[in-house]
Amino acid sequence: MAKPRVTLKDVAVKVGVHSSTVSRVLNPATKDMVTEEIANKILSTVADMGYRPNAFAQSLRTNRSYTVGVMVPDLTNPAFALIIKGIDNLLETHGYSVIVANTYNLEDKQQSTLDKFRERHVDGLIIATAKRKEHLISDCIREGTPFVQAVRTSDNVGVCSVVSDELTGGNMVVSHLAQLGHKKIAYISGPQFFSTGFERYQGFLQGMQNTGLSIEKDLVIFCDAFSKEEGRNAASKLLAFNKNITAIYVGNDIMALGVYDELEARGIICGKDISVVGFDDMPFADKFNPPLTTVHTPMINVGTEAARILIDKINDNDIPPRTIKLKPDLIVRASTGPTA
Amino acid sequence: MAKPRVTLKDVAVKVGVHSSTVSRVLNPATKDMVTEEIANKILSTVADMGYRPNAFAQSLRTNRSYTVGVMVPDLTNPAFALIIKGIDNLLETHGYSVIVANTYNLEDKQQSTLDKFRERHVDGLIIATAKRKEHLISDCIREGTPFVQAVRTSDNVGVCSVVSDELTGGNMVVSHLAQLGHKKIAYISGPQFFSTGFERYQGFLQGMQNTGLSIEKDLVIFCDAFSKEEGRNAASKLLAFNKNITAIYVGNDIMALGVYDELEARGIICGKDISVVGFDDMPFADKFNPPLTTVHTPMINVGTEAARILIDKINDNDIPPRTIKLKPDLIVRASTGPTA
DNA sequence: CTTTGTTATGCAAACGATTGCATAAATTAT
DNA sequence: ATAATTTATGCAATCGTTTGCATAACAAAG
Repeated sequence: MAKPRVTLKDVAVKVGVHSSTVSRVLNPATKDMVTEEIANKILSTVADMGYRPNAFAQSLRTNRSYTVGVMVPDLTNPAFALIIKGIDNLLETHGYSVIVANTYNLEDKQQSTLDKFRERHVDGLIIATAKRKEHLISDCIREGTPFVQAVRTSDNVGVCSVVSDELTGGNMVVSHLAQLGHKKIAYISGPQFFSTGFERYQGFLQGMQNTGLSIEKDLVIFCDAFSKEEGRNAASKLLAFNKNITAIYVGNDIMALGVYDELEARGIICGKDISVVGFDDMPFADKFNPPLTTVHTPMINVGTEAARILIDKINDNDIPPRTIKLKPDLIVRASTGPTA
Repeated sequence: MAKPRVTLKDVAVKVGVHSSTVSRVLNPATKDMVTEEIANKILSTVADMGYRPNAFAQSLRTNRSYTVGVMVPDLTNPAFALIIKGIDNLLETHGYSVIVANTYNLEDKQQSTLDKFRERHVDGLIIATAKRKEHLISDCIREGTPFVQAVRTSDNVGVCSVVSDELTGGNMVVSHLAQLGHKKIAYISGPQFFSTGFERYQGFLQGMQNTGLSIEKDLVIFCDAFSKEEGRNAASKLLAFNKNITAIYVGNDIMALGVYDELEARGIICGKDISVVGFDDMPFADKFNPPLTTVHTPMINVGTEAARILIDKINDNDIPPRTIKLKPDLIVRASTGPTA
């Protein structure tokens, strides 16, 4: 910024008071310490001169930055864009700014991001990148950094998190498929080192048990990443040695798109020959070919709830830990249909 | 952050020197002012004690925040998520952090965001929200705030910007449609107060002229927003009074999705009965039903290039203005086909 | 052996706010 | 009218750096 900035002292001099008086007027907590008449005069010259507090000076003095750091794997993934939006929407009403960083699931990127955030003295962190074993989380606990986990959680106990209720989601999917007559249900799982991958898999198992279906080991494939490529590879393996699968439940929507590709390559009609279900209900999932049956969790709410908790933790890091599991909905679309 | 932080003075005391000496060692520009032996001792205790500079104090003193503000309409829109990613990728290698704000195309949200950015003393701005007449831009020029416009530009002259070459894009689309035998080509335009809406429309006009096709006034509809709803409404109007359109060129992909909806509702087969072309090649456009023919611009490059220029402007705001128009590609998919 | 010149380090004043403490002024009680 | 109390404002230290200037130490030159 180029123009010379107006400081507290500048307005103080103009009004003929001391800068501390101006400071008090501007601070809601102390503004009624000063005579109303003077306060008004100050307020109007503040407006006249276009005074804006210097955030650095404030933060240096108060040790509060009104800044929070958000760590996501990749903000290009619509799910994470949504949670950031939720976070931002809530935090900005409280005067916080958000610094975003992509970590691409890279260990050292995570660490350097944390360092960066610390250097910038963020008041708190929202972490959407955690693995189940995550020393980053232990680090934050040890250092007393206020944080909350979103979307993904670690195995650490006593920490705050906001996630989707993956187990319930899995149950809903399986019971939907069972109702359509499916028995040979394959599962393509996301990585087990992410809580999402793990819990969704547990949800699948639980769903199968609840509906009395038997789980065949060959019909479960574990992937190393939630990517389209991994999804496609898994589908390819699955279809190579098993001819009578009627449904494939996939760990998330992006992987499901990989499954779509493989089905198309093999001339298998999705929703008719084989039903496919995803997870996340990412934007435009209703526009895919065919529209994808999937589990919807309001990601924007994951963001706002996480932000809400974080604010409480910033004000007192020792509040009892809160974990929220948002109830998901099953969105039935054309990618699932009855068995022939 | 909770733990007591290590300051310059702390390490100075431990080493037995003055804090200014430590400061000098840590600053590349001044580090050879101090004896190597002492410097090494300082460096190692800095590491030992885990000293991290206080960004506020630094910024307060140097008046540099190593922070830039990015204004986008909505980071949930994949195009903007991509440019942010590009910006972040480049800036972080230069030690900058990015503060993102959504403005939802709201005038007062834009203004308050600018205020917020100024308060936080961002070193510069990347603005992806500009209208063609944008007093925000005039404001930044007047105040001497380093900034660059991305994706959208304003009519102001002498400012830096990075955009897609919309005109060329339009030409490519029309010539592609003409080649397929289309003559009755309708155009659904985005808002004319955005450079994107305006330039793309000009591209359409130019393309029609270049291919010798005549433009019918009724076949052009102007929308108030780049939204699915507006796209659908426009398509509805278009189809209501005109039975022999064979192709619809739409101002962006999201509006094109609205057109898809309307076609489907009327039982018109997209890509066969009527061809549809979008603009942006948003993620998953290849997964739509049918896959969408559209104009691709590498949005991530828009971000990195804008960031590159911004860094130069931060270092010297009076560099000659640079405007980059990235060449787009036409991506032909199944939503366009030959006329019957 | 003084004088000049380097060089490495320390000193202290910023940067712009906040805030406990002191004090002057105004109010109330005695 | 005087003492006691409240109230409004000013003073000055502080947050953690950076940086121009002063100075001590030492080397080189006369």
